[in-house]
Amino acid sequence: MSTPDPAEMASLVSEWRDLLARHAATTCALDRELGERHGLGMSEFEVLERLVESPCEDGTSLRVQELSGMVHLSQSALSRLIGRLEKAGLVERVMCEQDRRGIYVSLSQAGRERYEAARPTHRAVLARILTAGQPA
Amino acid sequence: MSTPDPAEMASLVSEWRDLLARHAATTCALDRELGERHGLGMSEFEVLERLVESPCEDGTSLRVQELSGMVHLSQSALSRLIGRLEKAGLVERVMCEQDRRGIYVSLSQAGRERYEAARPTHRAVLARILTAGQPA
DNA sequence: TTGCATTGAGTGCACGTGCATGTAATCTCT
DNA sequence: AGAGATTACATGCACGTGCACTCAATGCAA
Repeated sequence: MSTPDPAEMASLVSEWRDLLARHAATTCALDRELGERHGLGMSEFEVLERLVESPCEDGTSLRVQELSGMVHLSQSALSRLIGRLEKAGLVERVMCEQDRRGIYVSLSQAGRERYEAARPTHRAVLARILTAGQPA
Repeated sequence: MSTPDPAEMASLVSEWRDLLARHAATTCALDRELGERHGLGMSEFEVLERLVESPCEDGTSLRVQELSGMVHLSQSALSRLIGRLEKAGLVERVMCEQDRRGIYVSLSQAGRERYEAARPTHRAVLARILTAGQPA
């Protein structure tokens, strides 16, 4: 049932190590370049991107809870991340009228511009790191 | 030269998001299960494993610098991780005679046993998470 | 309506991390 | 041999994270 086959297990382990290596390399490059060139962390960019991609193009706002399901962060980490974005003027927190416990995170104009500016850097890093070493 | 093809870029982005998701899921499960069942973090286990796999089977010791190239941690983080392992009695720091700046990290018997105990948990998580959703 | 469980989001705290720096040992060049 | 550069590892510090908890708002049952 479970996979006691040593060969399978070995390939699984090497797959995992490869995943770790790719993740570390990309995360490191992304954090560095986004950070020093646009003042954004990797997760900050991720959240801005999700907001831009938000279906309601007019408001570009999402519930904190929805964001929480998209980025791989605890709810508390996300709350503080939104706090940082808000302090930087990139998003706004607006109360949700239907459910006054909820908070809409709304992308500001500055937030959109910051995202557009950072996007090429983000894509360039992905292209540079992720395609490295898999020519086939 | 750089890849301005939108379709390629989109697939790269979705590859990256998939990588992020796999990493988060596996890391989270690994940290949780190794932590509560064996008192080890993911990186602690990683270091123990590298020591066990060390070529010199008699001593099973590696230079800090060698370890640094294997695990995806800053040198300072690794230094403190070794400190934690040492405090737990799983490894010992022994001075390197040839180069007295260097430190050998030597696996103790307790460290080996802890690794052997944790290994099945580690492998089980890998098998459970990494194979999820790619049946083909 | 009242009472209680549940949900959404923010917060105190401890901890692991990276960066910059410190210290000691080694190397190099004269 | 002596001076400065470099290397190996440790440490001070700030910061982002997760966990446990808190508070407010909502849903639900009696």
